[in-house]
Amino acid sequence: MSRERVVDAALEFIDANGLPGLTMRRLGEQLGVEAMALYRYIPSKEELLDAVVESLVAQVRADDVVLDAPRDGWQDFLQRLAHGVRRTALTHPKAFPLVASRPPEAPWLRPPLRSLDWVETFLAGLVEEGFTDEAAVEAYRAYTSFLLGHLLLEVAVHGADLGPLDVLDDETGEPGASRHPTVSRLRGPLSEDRSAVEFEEALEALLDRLTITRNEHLAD
Amino acid sequence: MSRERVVDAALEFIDANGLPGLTMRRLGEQLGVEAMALYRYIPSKEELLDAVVESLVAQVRADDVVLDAPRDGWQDFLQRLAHGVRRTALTHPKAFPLVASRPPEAPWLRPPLRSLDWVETFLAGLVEEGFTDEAAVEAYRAYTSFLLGHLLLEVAVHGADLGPLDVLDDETGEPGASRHPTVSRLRGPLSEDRSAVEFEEALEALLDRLTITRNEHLAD
DNA sequence: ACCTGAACACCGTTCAAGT
DNA sequence: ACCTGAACACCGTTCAAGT
Repeated sequence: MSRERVVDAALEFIDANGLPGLTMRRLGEQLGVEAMALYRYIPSKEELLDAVVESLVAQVRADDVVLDAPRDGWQDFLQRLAHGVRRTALTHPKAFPLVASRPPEAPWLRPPLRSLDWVETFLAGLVEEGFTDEAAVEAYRAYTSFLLGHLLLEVAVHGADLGPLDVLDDETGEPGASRHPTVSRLRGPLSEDRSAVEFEEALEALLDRLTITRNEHLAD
Repeated sequence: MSRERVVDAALEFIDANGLPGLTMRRLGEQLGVEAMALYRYIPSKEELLDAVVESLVAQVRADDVVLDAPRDGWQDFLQRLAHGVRRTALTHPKAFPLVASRPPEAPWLRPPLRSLDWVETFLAGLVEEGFTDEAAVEAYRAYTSFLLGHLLLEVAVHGADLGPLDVLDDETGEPGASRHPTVSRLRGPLSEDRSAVEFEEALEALLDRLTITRNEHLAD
């Protein structure tokens, strides 16, 4: 038994049973131990959830595609990072929303992301690639809100935080053509999952925007 | 006592004490009644939270600036809608994340937002303004992920879901210049709150993108 | 050193009983 | 018709006691 084993088990448990299902007592059971034993390794459930988020961040860094620093330019760097985060989000759809909902490590940071390591990698990479300080900060903000928005929605599609086996009520899902005629008529296209393509397109559009602001800042 | 009074009290309670603090027993207390009495008006806590989300959506619609249908073109329509949602999000920063975390009303919808009424208003408005079905659906996706990403981060800045009075630990907030030199150096610009300007800029950029895809779809 | 049993203060929710 | 008391099955967490 170890802290790492507890955190890993927690992530597995969330993947399998959803966030609301996670309980110290049930987690203990899965590890063949009483709940009270877990407190040897983590001080509280809150800190356990923080540790799960850390473990997700570490997983992004361990991704082959992600680089610690730019190699083929900042656009390539940000592309790899975005795809790395996306891959982790899709691997752990039920745990990923934690990244957005845990209280931040550095409250003065706008926006206050959890992982300072991640922010450091991001900013240092861009500055290294010739971004001014202001352009790097602006890029950080645009990039994080883009990633968060896309991935939270995409992850919700993959059955995010419905509980364990919430029977999906197909009746309620039926539009009721009278109240929502347009939704009803567009049901075909609306139920298509185009998230991969849209992610690419939006990322491309964002990088274009960043190129412009980068050059504006350099010109000053 | 009435369902409406219970839902309103729940929203007030979340605004004041944070989402984790909301308890049937404490909510009852605030209403001068035992927790069990609430079950006359709502079937469960889960449905109470759904009702809170509905109430937030209703608040957006009641906003003076928001229109039920386009009047001065679709760009004006989407601008008003975005600002209406933002205003509600900033008025209820601790409750707003519920909008993104409740299980969806229509699971087949990609992405599966909670309020079908909202989706209907959005799509019907754009189609009325000459969007093809496909362009309207694409716009729906780009627009929702933009709004969600921006507002969740902005709302997190305004002290979203820290519990009631989590003493903010300024020490932990200190960068520790050694581990995060860039974050530390950029602390000034990073702690400035520029969310309002950035919201405008990103919204503008999105509307430009939508104009392009709209015209592409019309040309087909 | 590591785990457990019992206990405490809380949850959401049900239901018979009170007014 | 509306609320309450008591109860049930759960929580997170502490701590003395066991091995």
